[in-house]
Amino acid sequence: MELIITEKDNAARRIADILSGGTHDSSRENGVNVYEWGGKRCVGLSGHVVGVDFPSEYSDWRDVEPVELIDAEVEKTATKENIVATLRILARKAERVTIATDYDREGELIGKEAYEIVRDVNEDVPIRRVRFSSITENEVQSAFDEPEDLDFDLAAAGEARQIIDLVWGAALTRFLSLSAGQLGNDFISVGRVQSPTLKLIVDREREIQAFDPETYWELFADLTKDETTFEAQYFYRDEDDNEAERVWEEAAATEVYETLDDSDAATVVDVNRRTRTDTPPTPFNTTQFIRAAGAIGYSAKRAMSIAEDLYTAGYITYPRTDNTVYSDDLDLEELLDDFVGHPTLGESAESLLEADEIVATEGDEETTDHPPIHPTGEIPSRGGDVSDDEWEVYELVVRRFYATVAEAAVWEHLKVVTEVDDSRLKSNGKRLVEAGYHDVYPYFNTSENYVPDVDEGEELALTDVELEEKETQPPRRYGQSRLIETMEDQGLGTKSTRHNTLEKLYDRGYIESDPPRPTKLAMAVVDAAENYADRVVSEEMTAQLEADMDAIASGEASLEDVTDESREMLEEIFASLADSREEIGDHLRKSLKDDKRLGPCPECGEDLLVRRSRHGSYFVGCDGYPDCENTLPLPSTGKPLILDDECDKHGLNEVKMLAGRQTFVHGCPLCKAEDAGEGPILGDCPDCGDEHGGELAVKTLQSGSRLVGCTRYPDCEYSLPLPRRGDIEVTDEHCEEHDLPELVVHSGDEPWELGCPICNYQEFQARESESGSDLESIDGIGAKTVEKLAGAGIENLEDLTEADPDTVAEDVDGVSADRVRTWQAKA
DNA sequence: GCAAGGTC
Repeated sequence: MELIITEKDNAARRIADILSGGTHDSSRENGVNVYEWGGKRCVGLSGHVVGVDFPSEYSDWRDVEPVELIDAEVEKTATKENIVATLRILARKAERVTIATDYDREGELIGKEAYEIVRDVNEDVPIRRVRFSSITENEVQSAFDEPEDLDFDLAAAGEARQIIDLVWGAALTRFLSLSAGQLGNDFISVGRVQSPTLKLIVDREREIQAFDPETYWELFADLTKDETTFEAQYFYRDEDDNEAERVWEEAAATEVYETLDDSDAATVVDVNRRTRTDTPPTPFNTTQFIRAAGAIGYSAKRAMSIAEDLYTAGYITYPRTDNTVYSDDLDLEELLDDFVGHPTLGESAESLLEADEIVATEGDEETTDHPPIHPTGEIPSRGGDVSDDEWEVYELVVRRFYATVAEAAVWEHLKVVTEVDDSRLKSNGKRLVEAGYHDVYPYFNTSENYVPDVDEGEELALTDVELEEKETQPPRRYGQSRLIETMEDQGLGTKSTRHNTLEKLYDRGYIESDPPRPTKLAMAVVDAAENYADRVVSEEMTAQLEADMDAIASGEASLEDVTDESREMLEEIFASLADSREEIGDHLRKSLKDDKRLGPCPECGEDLLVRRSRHGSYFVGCDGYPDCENTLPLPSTGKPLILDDECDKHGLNEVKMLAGRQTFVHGCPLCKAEDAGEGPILGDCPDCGDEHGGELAVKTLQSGSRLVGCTRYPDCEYSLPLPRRGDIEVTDEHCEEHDLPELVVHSGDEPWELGCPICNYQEFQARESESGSDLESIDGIGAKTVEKLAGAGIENLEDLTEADPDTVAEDVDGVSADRVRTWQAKA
């Protein structure tokens, strides 16, 4: 029996398809798919099935000095036990083993991990390695016709990286966490990839903070020819003889303004016309895909998660790739043919097929890992197989493929320079004369700017001269996709990990919002690293590691050479850290507090801080606790973000509640608390009004939620629900049946007529019992849970499947992220 | 409870 091992199940199935001509059987053992035909079995791993870690005696952070980790042994242990077990069973019976993991460095290491598992149970079986960069009939067949050997040096290069990353990451993470006393879930992490990435964000923030705006002036005017008016901008030649538009002295700007304003005509002194070829974009690698998806509103995380789903379902190729050159095996025409006749994607494909010859663009990176991301030709049905979001991303991938085989576009640029005395104005026109690839790829801006045909010497009417005072702007924060591109440029992370690294920075409390902003903690961590362990926040560490890995792969250095040297460098860092533990810890602790500070406590003058209760909900508490017990409530939906805006009345920072699509600005918690409490009386309580004189009032609870309740609470628990947000207006109209005033909720643009609160509640109950929530169709979700999920903005199955399990777990008491994942799987 | 790299 021959055993073939691939990196993932998907690859195993497709290779089995190709080698068996589609005749293979499949079975499931230990939760692992095994494909079998004519004396062969093929099984897929799930990436790495073993990982590196320290022996268990190092696992207690308080009992081990971080520096001890540097020379600690590093062990390999199974991380996917079921897969390892299955592999052992299959390997015992194998007469030959073929390793067919991905064709890149990490694939070689994963292959070696499989090799060692096989060898452990079968000493003599021949083990060979096949390499192919796309799973096509041609490539796979020829790879299996000419098998090679595993490259142990290349695998060792990967192992060196694993060891260095673990030792540096763990030792420094523990050092910072211990020095600041952050030992629970809120440890302070450091790593070869995350820390330089964080430094990018922090450095930009420092530039923004240090930025000193400068005032300048720009001048504009309207020109008219034959009743067509177009805009012109004043420019001059600076000392380097470059064209400049910004005037830095007000007097100079005013002088030009007066010259222009006094004149009612300008003379054309130069007309420059040129055509520019706008070449189609290159095939998608992961980074460029994330960037394009970002431009249509998808976060890096969401874009990758959708791409993974589309890949697993067979609609697009593997989404984690560095390659920007299609394989020779890809038949472009055949792939276009698959879309002919499709209601929305067909027309473009048909027009592309009319070309005499179909040639694709190529990017700079031609790698062996996987093909560029492109559609497979299997087309999902919108709304059936895929959601609207998934369809939008799928269409992007299809249209990007179209663009790569489309014609270039042609622009015509027309620059007209006019003159008034010595002052010059310019007008830049552009027109798309050949739309080319833009016809099939409508994601780029193709707006035109019309400037009419004019001749040199012609006089044009000059009107509406404007002098605009402006300020230079600080550099812009990195957006997520720009960060991922910069990481790629600097060699930080890989195609598979860059977007995860950003998520990690969010989870660790280092960045907030989008575009990401660093927290005070992040600034302090980068500060500390710059002062004592500069290497770990510099992209140099990765560059050096890459060079060392190349040396190992080529046999010029050994794994021990490289890891020993790295350990020595870390020893030196720890020697310099030893004396500064206190100082670093103080700075980190202070920054952690700064991230939570709202402003002075009105009762004692200490700081009011955002805190988390034992149940996980957020509230505002005083740093003077237990001497000062002042607290303020925060809404129960979302995670609080402290804004820069301060409330005029109390000098406290305003708070925004981050909850995905439900995100809203809560404002100053003290103002909110003052407005809260018992609102207007609406009328008699239907339960106890006659007997005890209870009345109904609008109430706001500590949690921030609101209701109509009885003034005799807790003796009378009668209550009716109210929406969480919006101002509630009590009108003069009364409900005839219940004799209560009609209510109107003002939130967003449209006021919402809620009506009599009793009628409203009855209607709500009627609706609920009629439809029920489709969430209840899932085992394990009852009416109580439906109610709790609704509080987090999850009202139906669609919301649930799209929700981020970790966020839900944070927002909903008593619900873990794993439980949410189980529901999602069922949904 | 550490990292980064695979994959789901």
